[in-house]
Amino acid sequence: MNDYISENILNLFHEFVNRFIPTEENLFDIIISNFEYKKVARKEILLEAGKTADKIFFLPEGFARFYHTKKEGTEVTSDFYFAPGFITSFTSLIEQKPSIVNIQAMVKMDVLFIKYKNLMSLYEKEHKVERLGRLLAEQVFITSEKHLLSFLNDTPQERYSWLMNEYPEYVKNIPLHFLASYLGITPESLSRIRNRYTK
Amino acid sequence: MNDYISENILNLFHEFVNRFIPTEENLFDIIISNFEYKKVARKEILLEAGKTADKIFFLPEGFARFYHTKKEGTEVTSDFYFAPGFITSFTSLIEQKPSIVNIQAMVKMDVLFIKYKNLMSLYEKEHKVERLGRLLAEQVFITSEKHLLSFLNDTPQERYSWLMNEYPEYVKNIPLHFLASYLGITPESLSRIRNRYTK
DNA sequence: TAAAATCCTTGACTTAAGTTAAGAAATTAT
DNA sequence: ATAATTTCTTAACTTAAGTCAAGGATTTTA
Repeated sequence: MNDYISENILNLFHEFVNRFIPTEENLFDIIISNFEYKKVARKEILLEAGKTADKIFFLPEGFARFYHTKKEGTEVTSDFYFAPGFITSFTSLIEQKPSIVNIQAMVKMDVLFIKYKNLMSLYEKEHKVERLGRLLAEQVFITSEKHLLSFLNDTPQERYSWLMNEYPEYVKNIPLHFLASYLGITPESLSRIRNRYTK
Repeated sequence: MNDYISENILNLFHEFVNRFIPTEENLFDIIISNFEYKKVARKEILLEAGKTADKIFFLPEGFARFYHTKKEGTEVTSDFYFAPGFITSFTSLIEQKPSIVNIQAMVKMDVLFIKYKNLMSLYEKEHKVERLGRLLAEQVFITSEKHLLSFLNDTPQERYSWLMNEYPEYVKNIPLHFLASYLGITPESLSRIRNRYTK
């Protein structure tokens, strides 16, 4: 399956993993041999709400959106993730319960992925991979906590400027109504806030 | 230092750790030998904002509050934690940067703690402890995400009923103005919501 | 057990966000 | 290139939370 992974993607993957754990060639080969490759279209769903996450994706490039639908039918964007990095619904994967969120590719991209079972046996066999898992879990926690604190500390206006400072790529690349729900407000409110802002 | 740890506390600790990793006596002895013991008064600060977290506490019993102060001076409670479990500012500990939050004991209690350095070398030496670290990081993420989603999905009223369902102990044991800021609203609003609710 | 501190409620008023609706602008797909 | 879709803005009105202020209830502490 590796035959189809381009040199470029391989490098991005290796580099990313190396940020967290120094990998001798040997270990890296073991890791990569557990990953598969997939081409993904813009707007394609990587994980569908209701299904239990059974893989972790590595995005070498591009970005993805996490969203779910409320009872009333409104769609809520809970997160964005810009490459490079690993994504899945960690809650669904860890608890092995149906996912609340959908994960959607925002652009056409190539992804690698590892199946849950294989990840678990890698964790079992390779202490270093377990460490990678710990470090990644710590990172997603920190990101989630930042998002949470923006609700506890700031008004919607302030959250919008926080977002512009903390994640300028979001504001540049992402439709306003997705950002609005990420900030917990309506698109109309965000539009007004942005207006107040520029005057 | 272990001489002073009561049998009861030791059992609670062992039981908790066992939930995550099966520990043969041997490994448990290694783990416990890295922990120290401390008596804590009600309202005592376990970690002070501005200082970098250098330990993880284990609470065998009791509960703690996480809070910080905004520029304007208002105090925000971002989290509560009920024993048994491990607490610290994970963000501060992981990044080794000054903590934003204070951690305060809500009742008189006994705690165990391990120093950051010792934890790191345990991670290094013991694959199983690294796993424990991964599993705990995953848990704190899941908790944080739930809290976050309550802001994205629900109105303050709904967050209050969510809180009553999800964490009834909070509502029973915690002053209303702490709960209010945990929900991202003023005490006055929470008081009114609660009133609407019972009529 | 009395004084002090903390905690909770209520009222009057202000403000900002939600709702509904319509249309303009921009992007995407054929 | 044009139609279709998606995205964004604006306006009028409603609603719920914030603010300020005061007083009562409860808990803590000396």
